[in-house]
Amino acid sequence: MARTPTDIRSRRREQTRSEIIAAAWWLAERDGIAGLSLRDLAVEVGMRAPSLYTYVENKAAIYDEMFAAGYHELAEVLHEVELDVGDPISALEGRIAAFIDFCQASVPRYQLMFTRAVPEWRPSDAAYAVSVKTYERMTHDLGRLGIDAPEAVDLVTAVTAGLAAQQLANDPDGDRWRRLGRDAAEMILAQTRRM
Amino acid sequence: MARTPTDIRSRRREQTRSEIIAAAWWLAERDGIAGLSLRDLAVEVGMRAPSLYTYVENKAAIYDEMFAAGYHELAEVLHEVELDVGDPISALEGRIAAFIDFCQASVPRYQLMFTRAVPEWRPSDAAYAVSVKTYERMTHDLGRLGIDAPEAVDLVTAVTAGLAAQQLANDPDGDRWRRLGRDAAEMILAQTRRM
DNA sequence: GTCTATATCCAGATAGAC
DNA sequence: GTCTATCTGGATATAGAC
Repeated sequence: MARTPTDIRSRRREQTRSEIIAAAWWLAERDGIAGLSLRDLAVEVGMRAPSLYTYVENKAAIYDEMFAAGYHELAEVLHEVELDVGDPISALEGRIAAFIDFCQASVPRYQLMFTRAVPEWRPSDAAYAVSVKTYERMTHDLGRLGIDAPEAVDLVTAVTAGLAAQQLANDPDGDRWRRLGRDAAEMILAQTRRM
Repeated sequence: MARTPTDIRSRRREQTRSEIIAAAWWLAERDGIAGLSLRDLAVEVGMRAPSLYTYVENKAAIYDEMFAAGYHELAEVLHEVELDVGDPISALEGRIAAFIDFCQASVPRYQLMFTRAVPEWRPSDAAYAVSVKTYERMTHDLGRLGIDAPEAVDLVTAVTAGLAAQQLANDPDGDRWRRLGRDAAEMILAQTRRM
């Protein structure tokens, strides 16, 4: 692992790139995900807008990176939740709660990942692939809880997405819908047995 | 009811205003709800942008009118669904299906009413009041189906919103989630009895 | 009522000097 | 690598002539 000058330079580049993405998250928090501006972003990291183009291809590439990072984080969060197959209700409840927590932790991240809040942007194929991978992990875990039928999985995603959406839209800092996670888990599993 | 010249003039004004709103829906369908442009809108009704200001206060007022109209339409749609108290499962299923149909019928309308797809706009108090009225009617109907507890109502809104969101995001022209409406109704009512 | 012209502001992206 | 200057294109809204 020789430290050639090229290595060092590319490490610096990577680090600056990370700073840019971090600043983008901060600005998205301040101005909304759709309000992200390259001018502001540049200033935030001590540059002018044109200099950003040394580090990122264009604005869409920034959104792509944020989107993929979001799904990596989600996969990690869900991975950390205990998955006790002997108590599927609690297991499902825990995952629903973790998902809602994840959404509440960053509204712009939620908007970027799950809504079409950025009018002219859609994830690239590469970024989209990351999201698919995360969904595959999720369905795998649901299978271990006895939720196998595609319809049952769709029901889980719908209920979870709905709880999160209502929570963020109507009670962003509270837990009015998050509290219903246990009921939701109970009823989904009961219905799964009937399907 | 005398037909004074003022009456006629204000009728014409109202009609032009309606034409503008209708054109706005059409353009929203074409360019997305957030992509609505006053220039294009004016051309669509045979004017230039400045002339619109004779009919509407500003762009936000157009969104307000569309938003309120959306909730009026939703109230109407739900009102037309049969509400057979003797068969609450079918009654709830019907309302869920009607809601999803309503959302699928116009994506921009859905985005305007239920998502924050228009970055710099929020409904005025007057427009918001219309939505509240519609929700009150909905909860009243749910009460007649035996869904009384606030938590149960929240569960219904979450599940319904979730089904619609997944349907529009992942299968906009199909019925992959709409199909689950009966299961959803069943499980909600079963859970309601347990709550 | 409708227009042209314009004010004001913003955006993403590129050319080319240093 | 970073900058200034600029291109290109958009937006909402207003002033004031007709």
